[in-house]
Amino acid sequence: MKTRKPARGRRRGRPVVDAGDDVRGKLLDAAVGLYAEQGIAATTVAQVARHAGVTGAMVHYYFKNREQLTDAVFLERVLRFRDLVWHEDEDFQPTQPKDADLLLGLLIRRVIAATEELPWLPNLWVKEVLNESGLLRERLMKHFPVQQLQGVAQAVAREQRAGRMNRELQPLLAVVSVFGLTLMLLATRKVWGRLPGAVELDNTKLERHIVSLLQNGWNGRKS
Amino acid sequence: MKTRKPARGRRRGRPVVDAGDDVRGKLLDAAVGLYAEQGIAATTVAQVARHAGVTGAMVHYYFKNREQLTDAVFLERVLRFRDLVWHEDEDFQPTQPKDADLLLGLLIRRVIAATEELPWLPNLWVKEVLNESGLLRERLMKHFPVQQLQGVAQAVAREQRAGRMNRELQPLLAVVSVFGLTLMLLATRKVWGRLPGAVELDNTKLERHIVSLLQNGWNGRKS
Amino acid sequence: MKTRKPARGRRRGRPVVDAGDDVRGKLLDAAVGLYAEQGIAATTVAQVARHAGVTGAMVHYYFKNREQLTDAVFLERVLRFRDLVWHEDEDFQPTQPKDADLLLGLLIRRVIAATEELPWLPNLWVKEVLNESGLLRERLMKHFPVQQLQGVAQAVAREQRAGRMNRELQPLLAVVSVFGLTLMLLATRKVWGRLPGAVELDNTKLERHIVSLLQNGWNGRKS
Amino acid sequence: MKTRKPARGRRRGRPVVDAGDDVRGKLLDAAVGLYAEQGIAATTVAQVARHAGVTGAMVHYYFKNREQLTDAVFLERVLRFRDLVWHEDEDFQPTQPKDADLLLGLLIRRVIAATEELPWLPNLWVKEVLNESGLLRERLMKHFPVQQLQGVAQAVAREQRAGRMNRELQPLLAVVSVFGLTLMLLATRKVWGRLPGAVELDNTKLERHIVSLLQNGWNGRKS
DNA sequence: TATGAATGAGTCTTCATTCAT
DNA sequence: CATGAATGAAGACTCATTCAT
Repeated sequence: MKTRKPARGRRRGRPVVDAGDDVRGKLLDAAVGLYAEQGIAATTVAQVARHAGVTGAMVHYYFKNREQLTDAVFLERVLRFRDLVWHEDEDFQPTQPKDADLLLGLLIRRVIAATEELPWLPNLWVKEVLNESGLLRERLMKHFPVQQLQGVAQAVAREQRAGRMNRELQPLLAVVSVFGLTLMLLATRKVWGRLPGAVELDNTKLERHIVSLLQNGWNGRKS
Repeated sequence: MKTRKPARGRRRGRPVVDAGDDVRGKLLDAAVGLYAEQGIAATTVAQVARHAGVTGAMVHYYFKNREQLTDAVFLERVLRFRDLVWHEDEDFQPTQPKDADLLLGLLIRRVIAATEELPWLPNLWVKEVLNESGLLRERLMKHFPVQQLQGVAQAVAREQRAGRMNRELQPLLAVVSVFGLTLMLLATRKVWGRLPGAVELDNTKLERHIVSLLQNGWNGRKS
Repeated sequence: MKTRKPARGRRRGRPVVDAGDDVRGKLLDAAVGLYAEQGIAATTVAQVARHAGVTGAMVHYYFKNREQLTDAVFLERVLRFRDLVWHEDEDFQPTQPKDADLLLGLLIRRVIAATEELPWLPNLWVKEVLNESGLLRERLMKHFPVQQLQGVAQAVAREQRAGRMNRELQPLLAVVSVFGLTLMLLATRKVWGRLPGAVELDNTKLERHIVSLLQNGWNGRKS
Repeated sequence: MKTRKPARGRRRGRPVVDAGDDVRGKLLDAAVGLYAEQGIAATTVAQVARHAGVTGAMVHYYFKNREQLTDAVFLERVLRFRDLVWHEDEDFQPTQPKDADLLLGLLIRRVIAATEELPWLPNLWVKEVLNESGLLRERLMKHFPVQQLQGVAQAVAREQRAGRMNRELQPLLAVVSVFGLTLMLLATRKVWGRLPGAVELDNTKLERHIVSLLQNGWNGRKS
C-alpha cells in the first residue's frame, strides 16, 4: 500500500496555506471505501470529496474526472490485493509449481489474510469484478497475473494426470472456484449470518470450512 | 408544501396504439433484462420503457413509480427462480429430508436448470443479492424459503453426526456454498472463458465440475 | 431504493460569472415577487431563477429545495412585515396598552405604511395566508406576535367594559377585522378600481376611508 | 342552483349501459368542492373525476378541456351566489334604492345566508376572486351585477349628501368593504378560531359583529 | 492548492389530453 | 357514455464538470 505522507496539521475552517496532508491519498481511501459500500456508479464525486474533507472540485483537480479517479483507485488501491495474494515466496511459486494442493490451500489462506488489510475488498469484488458490468472487471483483466493463474492451473492438470487429483475438475475452473467461493463467503457473511440457525464465523472458522470443503473436493474422485 | 402545480392547458398526447398487448408484461421483461445487464440502480425508467416499445410515462402508469416496478419485477419474475429451485417433489423434500447428499446434488442441478428458463438470473443475483447494497437482497430475505433451507442444513448436520459427512463444514454454510458457487460460476462464465487456456463450458460440463468438486467436499473427512 | 444512479462522465457546465453578487438575495426577491403575483404553488423554481438571472440549479444550490426556498422567503422577507407592523415604540405598546382606539388606528396606518416598503405583501397575504391552504399560513401561525395581538384585544375588552367601545364586537375579531379589511382593500385595489364609477385611491384616501369606517364602528353603540 | 336529475342507480364495476346519473352535475359539484379546498390550479382533472366516480377522460367528454370545466363551474355553480345575494325582492331593490342603511345590512345578511347553501363559497372567493391571479376574477368581472352595485353605491352617496351617512367613506368602497369583510371573516373562521382567547362563533354571532361594526361605521361622522 | 459559484444534461414523476374500443 | 391505454410536455432535483478567485 502506498504509504501516505504523514499528516502535517489539520484543516480548520477554510484552508488557507496549509497544503500538504496528502489529500490525494485521502480521496483514494474515501473512494475505495464508498465504492465498496455503495458501488462505483452509485458513488458521487461529492461524496468522495466530503469523506476526504474537501470540496468536489478537488477531485477534478487531482484526477481530472470521475473516470480517472476510478483508474487511480484501481491502480493504487485495488491492485494491492493482487500483489498480496499472488506474490511469490518460498512456499508459493505458482510459475514453477510443485505442489498443487499446497498452492490452492495457500491461495485460500492468502485471500482471507489479504482482506484483513483490505477489508473493503470482498464487497468491491462482488460489486465491480464479479459483476458483468462491474467497472473494475475490464481493468482487472488487463492487470491479471495470468502467468501465475495458469501456473496453478497447470499444476492441477499435472496432478490430475498423475491420478493425485479429482479428474472431473476443469483445472482453470478449480482455481477460479477457490478464489470465488472464498471471496463470496467473505462478502456475504452478514446476510447468511442473519438466517436463523446461523453461527457467527470468524476468519479462522471460515477458513477451515472453505479449505475443508474444497480440499476434499479437489482431492476426491481420482479414478 | 404540496409541491407545485404543473402548467395546465396544453394540448398533447396522441396514443399510437401499437398491436401486441400486455405492455405490463413487456415492461417487466425489459426491466429484468436491463437489471441483470446494468444493475437496477443504473437502469433508467426510460430505458425500460424504450425496450418495451412505449414511453417512460407508461412505467408510471403501470407501476406508479420506479420502486414499485422493482417490486413487481421481484415478485413476478425473480421469485420464479425460488420456486423452480425449491419446489418439493418426490425426490426433493427439504422439509422432511432423508438424504442430504441427494438434496445438495439436486440443488446444484436445479439451480443450473432454472437458469435455462431464467438466463438473466445469475447476473441479477450477483448484482442485487450477493451485493451488500443490492436492491433485491432485502426483498429476498422476506421471501426466502427458510424452512427448506434449514431442512437441508439439518439434514447435513444429521449426516455429520452419523459420520457420513464432512464434519468440518458448517451445515448452513454448506448449503450457501453450494448455491453461491454455482451461481457465481454461472455469472462469471464469460470472464474466465476469456482467460488463456480456458475451455468453453456448457451447462453439463459445468454441472459435472461443481457437483464433483462439492460432493467430494461435503463427503470428505468424516472422522 | 436509493433512486437511481445518474449517468456519469459527461462534460458540461461553464459558469458565466455575471457581476452583481448576492444571488441568494436576488433569488429571494424574485421569489417573493412571483409568489405574490402567481401564488407559491404556481411558481416554478425555474421562473424564480430566471428572474434572478441564473439557472434553476442555483435555487437548489442555495436552498436545497423548493420548500426551503419558501422557508427562506418567509423568514427573510415576509416576517419583515410583522416587524414593521408590530414593533413597539413610544406610541404603540400593545403589550401594555393604554388606548385601544389609538392602537387600532395605528395598526391600520402601519399596515398601509408597511406595504409601501413591501408592495407585494397584500397579494401574498391574500393568496398564502388568508387562503385556507395557503402555504404561509402555518408558518405564520408559528411566528405570530400573539402577545401583541392579545394585548390589543384585551385593551378593546377593557374599553368595552368601561363603556367606551362598541360592546357588540368580539375583541379579537375586531383586531382581525382591522387587519383583514385593510389588507383586503389593498390587495383588491385594482379590481374595484376597474368598476364603473370608481375613483383611483391613493394610500392616503384609502387610509382615511378605512380608519373612518372602522373607527366609527368600534366606537359606536356603547350602551 | 341547477337541480340535478335524480340519480338513477349506482355504477358498479365497469359501467355498461347504465347511463343517466347526471355525471355532468356530479363533476361540477366535485370540481367546485375541490376548487374551494385546494384552489383551481392545484386541482387535477383526475381528482375531479375520481370524486365524481368516473375516469378523467369523462371530464374531457363533458367539458372538452380543463378550462371549459372551470367555465362551467363558474356559470353553473358560482353565479348562484350572485343571484342569491343580489336578487331583487320587496326589501332589496338596489336599482331603485330607498334606504342605503337597509340595503347594506341586507347585503351582509344575504352573504352570510348564501354561504349556508354554498359553504364552499368563501374559500373559493378568497382563492380565486380576491386573488389578483385568481381564475374566477376575470370571469366574475364579466358577470358582475354592476347595475345593482352602483345602485347601492349611489344610495350611499345620496345619504352622505343628505348628511345621514359617514361622509368620509368612498361609496363604492363601502359596498366592497361590506362584502369583502364578511366573506373574509367567513373564510378565515378556522384560523383565528385557533388563536388563544378566541371564541367559536356561529353565523348569528358573526353577523351581529359585522353588522354592528360596519353599521356604526357607515352611519358615523356625518358632519 | 482549494473554494464556491455556476452550468447543462439528465432522471423521475405528474398531468392534461387523445383515441380506439 | 365510459374506459383504459398512451403520449408529450413540463417541473423538481441531482450531479459531473468548469472556472474565477
